[in-house]
Order: sequence, then C-alpha cells, then structure tokens
Amino acid sequence: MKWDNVGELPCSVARALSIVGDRWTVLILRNAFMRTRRFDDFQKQLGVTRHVLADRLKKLVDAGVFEKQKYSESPVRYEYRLTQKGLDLHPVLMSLAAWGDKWLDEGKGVPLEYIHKTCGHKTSPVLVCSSCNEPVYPKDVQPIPGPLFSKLQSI
Amino acid sequence: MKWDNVGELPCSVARALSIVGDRWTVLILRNAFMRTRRFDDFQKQLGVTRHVLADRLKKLVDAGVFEKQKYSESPVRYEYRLTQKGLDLHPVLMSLAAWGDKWLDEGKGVPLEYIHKTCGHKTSPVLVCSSCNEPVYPKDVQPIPGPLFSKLQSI
DNA sequence: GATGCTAAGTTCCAAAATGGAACTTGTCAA
DNA sequence: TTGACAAGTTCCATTTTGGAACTTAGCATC
Repeated sequence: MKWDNVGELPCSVARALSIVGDRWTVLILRNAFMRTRRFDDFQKQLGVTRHVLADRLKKLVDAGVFEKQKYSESPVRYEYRLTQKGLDLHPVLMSLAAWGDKWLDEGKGVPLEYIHKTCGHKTSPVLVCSSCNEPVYPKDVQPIPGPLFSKLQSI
Repeated sequence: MKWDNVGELPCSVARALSIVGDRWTVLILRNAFMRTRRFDDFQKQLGVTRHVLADRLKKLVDAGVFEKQKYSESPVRYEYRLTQKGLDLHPVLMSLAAWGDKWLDEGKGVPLEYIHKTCGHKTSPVLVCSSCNEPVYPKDVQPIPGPLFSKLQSI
C-alpha cells in the first residue's frame, strides 16, 4: 500500500499519521510550539532542505494545522501559525518529549524542563482517563467497536 | 541535514522521532498495542511491503522498543513483543488517536472507542500536570533550560 | 517421494522522495 | 548599482519505497 492511501483507512491513528506521520513534520510542529513562525527560521533551526520544508508547510496548511497570515504587505510575506487543530496536537508532542526524556537521555540530563504556569511547578505530563481522572495504562484500555467499526473488518 | 543525524540533536522530541518518526513505524506500534506480534500479521494488517516491515522491525528491536521472542523451535521463529520502553509509547498513540477522533472523522463516527477497565467508562485521554493534576494546555507550559540546555544553542 | 503450505524473511527493479546547492522574485537600503 | 533579505523554486545525484517474485526450512498431504 502506498503511504498516500493510509489516510483513508478507518483508523484514527492512521488518519492522524497521514498528516503528521512524516519525518520532518513533527519537528516543524515542535518548533511552531516554540513560537517559530517563518520559513527561514524553520529552515535554519531544523536544517531541513528548503523544498521539503515548503512541501510540508503547504501540506500542513492544506490540512488545517497551520494557517498563513500576512505579516508584510510589500513584499507580500506570510508566516505560519498553528490553528486550534494544530494546537490540539500539543499532547502528542508532550508525550513524545516525555518518552524521549525518560528513555533516550543516556544519563546526560534532559535539554528542556517544563513549568506548568497555572501551578508553578515542574511538570511531566500524565495521561488520565476523562471519566475517573486516574492514569491510563495500556492494559487498562479495552478498544470496542465505534460507529465506523464495520469498515475495520476489511483492513 | 540527513534524517539519520536527527537522533543526535539535544532535543527529546527529535531523539524520539529518530526512532518513531517514520511513516510506518507508528502504525506498526499501533497494531502491536492491539496484540499483533508476528511478521505476516503485521504485513497483512498494514499492507506495508515486506522489506520495509523487516527493516522497521529490526530498527525497533535495535532501539529496544520490541524484543524478539522465540515461539517455535523448528522451524525457529520469533515474534515481536513490546518492551516496557515500547509500552511507554502508549500515551503517544492514545493522543494521536484522540486527535484523529476529534479532527478527522468527517462526521462519520469514530472507528474505535475505548473503555477504561479500571473505572468501566468510555474514556478519551487527557494530559494533566504531574504536580497539580490539572489539564495542561500549550500556553500553560513554559520550557526552561534543563541540564543539557547549553547544547541547544547550536541547533 | 513429489507437491503444497506456512512463516519469515531477501532480492530485484522501476518509481518516488530526499539532500544539497544554486537560482528566482520582489523590495528596500547603502 | 550593488547588496541583502525572505520565501520560495529548480536541478540533479543519491536514497528510499512499492510491488512482486524468490528463498529457506520444516511439516502435512497426495
């Protein structure tokens, strides 16, 4: 199967990955959360080649994750800002960072720590159940068919 | 910059992505969380080509996300099981699924729903602060230099 | 004892994506 | 007139994918 068709699978993870499953895309988003907004800034910070960056930004705009906003009339220039759809990817990024912090720092310490401004303390994010507020672990989750499940049979 | 060097950046997200930032890798993990363990099952369920699958499984074993476990002596056959390091990616997958559920179902309903067995209710995962237990939103998080920060200057 | 089946890969090749570097376009400043 | 800046675009060699066929090893069947 070609990657381009993955987005059509009736699986939320597959559909999400068809947008953000690309190598560079998540790094672009990480920098966007760190307030990067302009083409050359993304390019310098990430070291990604310019046409790959242009392609990814275009796809993210098409997907509604970024929106282009004019910041200069002449010459006309745009910058890329996260939409609410993009901002909602924050838990994915935080979870990835937490996993990297836990498993990949090789004893050298973590590059960044995070303060939760509303409480003032260092934070590492925990995934909890929306019903009972307790942490959710892999074995505690039982997937059940949703409205679209019938189509899952064919995967 | 070549993708292979991304893992050396002093950024937890970048290092995490050097392992799971690949197109197919996260889908392989999703199926692993759904109890898939064998080569041919992964291949049939995902439709990924066999040598890409072989390559990704090898990389995930090398990274310590999967471990190979012998399940047959003759012929010798192995299956792939998530290690604790792999299980710890659960929040990433759940966050991605939640995002896909929220933004990509196009009104058709979600493919799967999740029951939190310990409380018995449908759940959608929420990221909360490890200190105060309140939800963490992008604007509430202030990154501060960690022990490795000095190296971040050069990115 | 020849044929087929299963599982887990490998190998081959054409097509697509990436990386690196140079080039374009429009505007302002020296 | 020359140079700089920002945001791309173009070119081309190298790498990675997708698709399909092949391999290997043991077991089961005809």
